[in-house]
Amino acid sequence: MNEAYRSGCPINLTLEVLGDRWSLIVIRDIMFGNRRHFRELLQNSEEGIASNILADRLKRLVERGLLSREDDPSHKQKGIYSLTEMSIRLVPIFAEMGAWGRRFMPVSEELSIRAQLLEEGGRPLWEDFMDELRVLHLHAPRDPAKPSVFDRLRAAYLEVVARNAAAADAAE
Amino acid sequence: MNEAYRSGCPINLTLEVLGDRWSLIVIRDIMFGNRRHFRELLQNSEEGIASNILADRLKRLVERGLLSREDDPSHKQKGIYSLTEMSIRLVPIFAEMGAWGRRFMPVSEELSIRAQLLEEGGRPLWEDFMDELRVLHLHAPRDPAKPSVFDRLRAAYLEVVARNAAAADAAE
DNA sequence: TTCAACTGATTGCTTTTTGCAACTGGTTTA
DNA sequence: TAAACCAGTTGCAAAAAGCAATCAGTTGAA
Repeated sequence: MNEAYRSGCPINLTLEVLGDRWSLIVIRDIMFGNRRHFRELLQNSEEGIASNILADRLKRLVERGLLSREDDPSHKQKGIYSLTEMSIRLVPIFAEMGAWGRRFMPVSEELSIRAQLLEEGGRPLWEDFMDELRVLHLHAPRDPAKPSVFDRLRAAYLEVVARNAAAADAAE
Repeated sequence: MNEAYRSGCPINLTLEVLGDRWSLIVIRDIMFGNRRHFRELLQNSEEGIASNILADRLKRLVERGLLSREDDPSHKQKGIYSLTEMSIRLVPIFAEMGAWGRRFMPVSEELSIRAQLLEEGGRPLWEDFMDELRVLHLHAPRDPAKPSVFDRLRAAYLEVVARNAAAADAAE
């Protein structure tokens, strides 16, 4: 019953839900990596999240409405985690955080190419991306005319990875 | 050699610096409340920060370049904390967090009026506000023609406070 | 039918961080 | 000269994070 928040300030309340070192990482991997199962999130984790922390965060994010969980019909134990409207609307925050990190922190090229595209694309691109996430996660109808932002982000990322791998080979 | 960071992802790096429950609260109070001294930050804290946590965060934020500290010439013990370019550029993140919090969390009217103005003003207003913070915190030259965004945010906040106080009086 | 690999977690343990209240040593003001 | 003010610090308990090993049910191939 102690759903007592520290204050009614919108920034504080956002921080009370997302202000820890892992919640946004989990949402980021679901959003940009399209990782939907526990194992995918655990084993592909760039930052090496521990299984108990992941389990705790998934549970908490579902409780708070930032994720939903449904059973995977192909495997009785598998759950599929999806974004909700609440977490899809975090796209602008991710974009601004990515832009800030790119400007001030020692980012790697591979892991920041998507942030760069989001920054350059601006709000119109964010809106397209959010529409696409609604299709992917909320079973919203897809507009077949629109090219996929998700695929563009993915392609740009893979291109950088391939280019760097080729450069590394050539240098050997 | 300390492999300091978990990954080179810009979102992760931003989170490693700001991803806790107090860092952004401290910066918010300096930015929007213009609180520049330890006691001001401690005693006016809406969320009730503890003195040891405040001391630790101020120290850490100065070390990481998000705040600067100088001595107050009027009092030998007083320090003046100022924003840096790095923290001034958090304005878009604060604006987006405020917008998200207003949409999805149980915010109070008083504490969200400023977030509302920032959201409605959009990026042009954010740029004006950042210019103003540079004048206030980085000793940048002031453009006397520009009306102060800081004052507008402050006035809107005080107006809501006054209106609600009057309504409370009338109800007695 | 059996068994190895895979599924989403859980357990036990240690380290780190947070939260709280009291306290410190120095400074300014009345 | 005493009270109020200043920026913190200290000691301790509780909570959270981090790590490695483990769990029991499910699946698919031999």
